[in-house]
Parts: sequence; C-alpha cells; structure tokens
Amino acid sequence: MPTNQPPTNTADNTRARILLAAEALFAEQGYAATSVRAIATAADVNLAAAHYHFGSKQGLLVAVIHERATPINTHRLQALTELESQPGELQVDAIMMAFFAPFVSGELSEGFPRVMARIFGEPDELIRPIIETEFLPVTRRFIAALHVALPGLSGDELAWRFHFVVGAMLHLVMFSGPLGGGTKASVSSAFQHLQAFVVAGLLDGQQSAIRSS
Amino acid sequence: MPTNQPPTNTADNTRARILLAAEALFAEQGYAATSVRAIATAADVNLAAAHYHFGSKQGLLVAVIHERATPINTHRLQALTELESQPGELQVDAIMMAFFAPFVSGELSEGFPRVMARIFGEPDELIRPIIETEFLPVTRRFIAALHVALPGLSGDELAWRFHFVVGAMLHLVMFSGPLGGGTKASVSSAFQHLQAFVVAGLLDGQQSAIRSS
DNA sequence: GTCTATATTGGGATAGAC
DNA sequence: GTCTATCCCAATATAGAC
Repeated sequence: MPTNQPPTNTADNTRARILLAAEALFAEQGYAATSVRAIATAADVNLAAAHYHFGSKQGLLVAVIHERATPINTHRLQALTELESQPGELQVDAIMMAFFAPFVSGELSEGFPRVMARIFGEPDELIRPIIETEFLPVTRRFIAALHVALPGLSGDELAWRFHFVVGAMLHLVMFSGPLGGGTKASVSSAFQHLQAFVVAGLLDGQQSAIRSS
Repeated sequence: MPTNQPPTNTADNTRARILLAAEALFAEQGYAATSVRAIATAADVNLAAAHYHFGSKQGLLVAVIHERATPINTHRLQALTELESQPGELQVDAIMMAFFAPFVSGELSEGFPRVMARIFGEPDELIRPIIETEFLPVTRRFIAALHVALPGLSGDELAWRFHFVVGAMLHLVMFSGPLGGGTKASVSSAFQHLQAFVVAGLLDGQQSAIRSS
C-alpha cells in the first residue's frame, strides 16, 4: 500500500521539476547567465535529462515561457471578452486590470514575471519569436480594445502607449525584488500605483467624458 | 609631414576603439551573449589589449557605461538646475524633458540607450553597483525636483512613478530597433509620445492647477 | 526515460616576448 | 602598450549503457 511519501525523483515529474528550477534561475540571473547544469542541479535531475526533455537550452526557455504564458493568455482573453460583452462603454482601467491581473495572479515577483522582465536583454533573434508567438496575438486584442475605449488616439499613438505600459510593468517587476533599494512596497500595492499611472497616461489627450457608466 | 591618413591602429586610440565596439555589441546582443573576443575582433584589436585596458569583461562594461553616463549626468543636472533657478513653478514636463533629452541626444537608438535597456536582464550583482554608482544620485535629484512640482504625491508614490517612467523609456528604446515590428516611427517622435504619456501619468491625482506659469 | 562518460567548442584571463 | 601562445575552466550537447 503506497503511503503518501514526498514526490520521488524517479517519477515523471522530472520534466515539471526542471521547468520550475529553470524558471527560478532564469528569474534570478537571466537566461544567458544561467547554465543548464545549474538548472539540472537545482532540480535534482541529471544534466542529460534536461536535454532529453527540452532538446536545448533555448527549448527550455521556450517551454518555461509557454507553460506560463498559456494560462495568462487565457485569463487575459476571458477577462477582456467579458468586459466587451458588458453593456456600457469600455473602460480603460478595466482593460488594464484585465491585462495586469493574470500576470501576477497568485505568485510573488520571484518567478515568471521576472523571467519576462529579464528576457528583453537577450539578443533579438532569441526573444522575437517568443514574443511574437506567445504574446503578440493577445497584445493585439488589447490594443484593439483600447482603440475602442480611446477613439481619439491613432493606431501609432496607441501602439507606443501600449509599449510604455508594458515597459513600466516589467520595470516594476525588476524593482520589486532585491534591486528595489528603498521601495519595499508590496507587489500588489505597487501594481495599484502602476494601474493609476498607465491609465492616466493612456487617457492623455482624450476628452474627459470617461466615468460615464 | 604627416598627411591626414585614416586613424592608424597602432595609436593610443585602441582604448577608444574597444569602447566603441563594446558599446555596439552590448547594444546588439546584450552583455552575457557578447564575448570579449568578438569585441576585440570588431575593434580590430588584439584580445589581450582588451584585458590590458579594462582588466575584465565586467570592467569593460563598467567603462562603457561610465563613459556615456558621465556626460549624460552632467547635461541632466545642468538642465535641471537651470529649471530650478528660473522663476515660476517647476513644470513636470520640463523636468521630464531635462531627463529624456540627454539620454538620446545626437545618437540614434543603436548604442548606449540600448545597452541600458538590455542591462537589466543581467544578474543583480552585476548591475546594481553600476546603477547605484552611475545613475542613482542624479535620479534622486530628479525625484526631489518632481516632489516639488508634485506636492500632492508621497515619496513612495513618486518613487514608483519614476520607475515607471524609466521602464517606459527603456522599453521604447528596445522597440525602436529591429524588434519594433510595425512601429517604425522615428526615435524623436517616439520620445514625444513618451513625454506626453509619462507626464500625464505623473500628474495623475494632482489638482489641475498646472499650466499656471 | 534515466544515467555515466565524453566529445567539442568557446570563453575569460594571463604569461612572457617584443 | 601590443602581440603570440596558451592555460584553464565552463558550457552545450550527445553517445551509448542500463
């Protein structure tokens, strides 16, 4: 009769353990500064196992991001679709909430968000396919929604502002960790500050007919 | 009589050439993905020369950043001091202009700005001393100036908002290059968008008594 | 699917001649 | 200050036994 022993290593959770260790180390050190050896060691897994399951270091990164991006995309789209189906005008702050919330849901800042914040330091050839595959489609949906909520802005203007939103979000993540000297606010409160900041930035230049619901 | 021949390699411009090549490659690929060998080759310099002049790869990075940060800091402080010495209220958008303009002065987005945008992907131990030494003092001055211009905001709130400003700025730089699919606006026009966005974000929650000069 | 052992390459850094 | 040559280590990746 199998007692509930702690998960043994010889199980097929090997793949999952590698993913968790990789996420943690990529978040701490970035991609290039992390070795597959260090990941295997942290996961208590043999080096060859990592290559067996993911093929290459790059494949491991793609898997880590895909694993997290998929549910985030689902939640973002769910929230956005629900907003769009509601009567009344689309609110910018509701759209942004739908964008931010799934990104930090449940987790602290020591994980996937930091992986994303660091990944942009890598060479373009590495990150471009990841960004385009995992995030661009949903990003376009959000920009389209903002286009409805902010009819006064051109597509160019809106695209830039959305970049600013993402940049502010990722930079916040970086400074929520050991790098944030002096700003020790909790992550959720920091995201409230972010929310107010970007909503104001997005609304700039619009007629103040907002808050009419 | 020395004719004006193209700068020869055996001159003491070796150090300068290494710095230029390092800046270009760090901007393209990031720090970790760039080898000192590649830098030496690009600079048409011997590998040992790089280590002679800068000691280590990290020393080379520090030198690259210091070389550019120093004049930027000077210009930023000059502009800010001039603003503070003028009669009338401190304007948020003038402060931000003083912060942004020296960062992109003269240069396109293929250089130091991209180095800065990528550097945050590196491990904290590498970048923290650089940030604190080269940028934190001037950053504090700007936050203090914003504190005068935005008396309604707490110090915490202001610190966060400044992080957002920096994050938006650095992300803009990344997407002004090959990564910016579809958003091919010129860098200066992009910075005008950035300026409007962050000023609105900074002003959020203030009484609209601005524009009173 | 997991391990040992290893192939192979590339990179940081230095010694020592010039 | 510059060069050649090299040390030494770390890294990705794979072959092949189990």
